[in-house]
Amino acid sequence: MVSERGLAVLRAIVQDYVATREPVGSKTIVDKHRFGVSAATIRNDMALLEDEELIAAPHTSSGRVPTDKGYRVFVDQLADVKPLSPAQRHAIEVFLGASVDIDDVLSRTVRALAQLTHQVALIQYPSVSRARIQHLEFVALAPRRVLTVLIADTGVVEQRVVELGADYEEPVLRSLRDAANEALVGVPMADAATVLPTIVERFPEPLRPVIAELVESVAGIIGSTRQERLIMAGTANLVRTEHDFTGSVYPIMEAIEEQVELLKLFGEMAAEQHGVLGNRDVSVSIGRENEPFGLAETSVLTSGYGTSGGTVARLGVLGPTRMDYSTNMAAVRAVARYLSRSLGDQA
Amino acid sequence: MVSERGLAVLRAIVQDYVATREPVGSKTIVDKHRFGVSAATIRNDMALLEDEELIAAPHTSSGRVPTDKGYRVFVDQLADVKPLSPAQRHAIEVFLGASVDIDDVLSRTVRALAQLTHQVALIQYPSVSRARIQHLEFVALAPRRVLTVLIADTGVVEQRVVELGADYEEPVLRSLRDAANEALVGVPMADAATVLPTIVERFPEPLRPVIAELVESVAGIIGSTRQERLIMAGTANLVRTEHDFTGSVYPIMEAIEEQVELLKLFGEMAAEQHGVLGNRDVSVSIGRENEPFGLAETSVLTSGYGTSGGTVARLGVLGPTRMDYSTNMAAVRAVARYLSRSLGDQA
DNA sequence: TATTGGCACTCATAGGTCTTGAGTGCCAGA
DNA sequence: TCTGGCACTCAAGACCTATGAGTGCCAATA
Repeated sequence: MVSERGLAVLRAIVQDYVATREPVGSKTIVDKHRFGVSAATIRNDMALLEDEELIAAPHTSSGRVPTDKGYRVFVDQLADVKPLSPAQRHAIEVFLGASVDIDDVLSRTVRALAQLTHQVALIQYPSVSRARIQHLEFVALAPRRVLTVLIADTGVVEQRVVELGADYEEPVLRSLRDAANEALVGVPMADAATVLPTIVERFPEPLRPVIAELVESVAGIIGSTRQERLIMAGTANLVRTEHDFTGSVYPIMEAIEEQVELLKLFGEMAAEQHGVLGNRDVSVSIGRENEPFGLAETSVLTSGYGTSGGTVARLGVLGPTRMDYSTNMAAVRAVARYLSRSLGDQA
Repeated sequence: MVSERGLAVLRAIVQDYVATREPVGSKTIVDKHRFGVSAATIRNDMALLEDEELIAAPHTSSGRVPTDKGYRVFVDQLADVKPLSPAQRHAIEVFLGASVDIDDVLSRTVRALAQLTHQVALIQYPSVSRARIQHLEFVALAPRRVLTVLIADTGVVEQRVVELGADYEEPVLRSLRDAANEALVGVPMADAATVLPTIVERFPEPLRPVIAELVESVAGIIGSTRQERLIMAGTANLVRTEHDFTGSVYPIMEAIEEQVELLKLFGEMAAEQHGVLGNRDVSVSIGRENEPFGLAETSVLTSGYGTSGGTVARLGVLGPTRMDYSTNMAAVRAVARYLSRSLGDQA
């Protein structure tokens, strides 16, 4: 069993190692942290920590380094989440500034988060499929070409150009818009599929093929998996912290660019935290825990954030396992709150 | 003066060095390329090339490496732009597939280009400010909140949410839409500023404050510098080619992420090529030429591409100076043509 | 005049050996 | 339970040497 002081030693090792990237020896600990005991005593504690696999020695006679398990214990039990400094809060406000639309808000936010943490920052785009419909618009572009625009109550705007099989008259578009809005405004995207067919039936037979094509485009927008995506910033930071990875960062960068695995991980983190504090707490996935996603040796910190539609998505940072968890968790939490607020979240 | 054979030697050095990353010696050249002369003769040629600063020796007794100037001569005079293989053409077609809107087309294209070249691929978003207005839409979101949507004839859709100072009635939005479209459809964005004020005047005095705010939002969208942006893919490739840079790739990645300098470079490359072949030729900026943009040691290959609106933007790749120019130039050219075609370019 | 074989010279790289010192594990004594 | 002492380990750095790819130059040759 690890004693109280043992845990304090673990905390010291994590902090020192994160700060210096040097394996931490017993003497260093005695010097820097005012334990009232000698180096030999610390060594005994370290031997216990090593038995518990919370720390490890890169080679026989060197200092110790936290293991993934050690970081886990640190994050769960020992990390004091420091509140942001006034300067940092100020920096967020400056970054966010006056934003014109949701894309603007998100891209400013993601850059702010990257700046604050010096890591890769990630924001999951608020999924259309979990929101409600706020408005539909059909815009005549050319004969047989119509632009379908769908606005979600999260503020997200999606559009798609439809090539029709037959010509249409402008008034038809207008009545379709009115009918569609009447039927669909306020309806959750998930339920739209059942409502959509009824719209076609409101129109006289000769118009139905064209109407059906347009309605189909709405379904296409809603069903499109493309909505599940991340915006990111600060990928250069991965290169900066290259030395913290045993191999090349190339596969990691590739995985991040691909997004697929990251989205899965985000999904898992959301599920695991389902209901807890309205998903607004910061959750952490460390090192080998991310191996299934091709992200071994990295840690991912995420928090849920809310939109005015009441939907929840996640944002977070990704970096080497050797990162400053205290500071980064605080940053993720703060940014999630700022973002929720500026999107009009009610939670 | 460099002889005919001298240039052939330069070509051989570039090709070998790009392929192997090893400085190229006279013996290697004699072995791999069937010059009908001895190594000593090649050495004489190499001495001349060195006098002209087309090649350099990393240290006294090692093979030679092309200088930036050497690459320049290679690109301008010696590179044979290989046509793409059928397999590569096929790969492009598969990648592009069926696309729903312009964002989709661009993101597929940029990924295809990154795949083909194994470099960082860049596409300049077709700037709204150089296009014509195709349609305007004002969508009632809530009391005092309106979404302004602007569709350019390039297919680009931009939107912005406006918070109004006063309430509005829905019919006003409709008549504004009609008036605005009547006045603005087909007008180049650049000329819109002169037309916009006349719209306000068409409305009776009491409505003008609200109308002015909405018209202002249109001006805001058109004037927004945010339109000037790049989408990119394959940034991981920079990490893969890390060894080709003397320092860290970190500052380069940062510069790329920042986009600002890259956009300037794109602008310069467009200007320099103005009018030539309708801007559709591939132009190359090598090594130190990119230093002002924080991109020393990289080369950037770009080509113009056209949209249905007749506007031209650029796309290209960025990679280490030591890259396969022949293949990459071919890829950039081919992809620019594919993209122009699928955007309905008339050129 | 252009080309060639020969030869001395250079120097980065890799391998080998040695030294240094931070850090450990263990033990006997307080 | 803690501490001082001590032998032991081993990565990292300093230093040396051998190797060999590649050069520059020159006199001979076509």
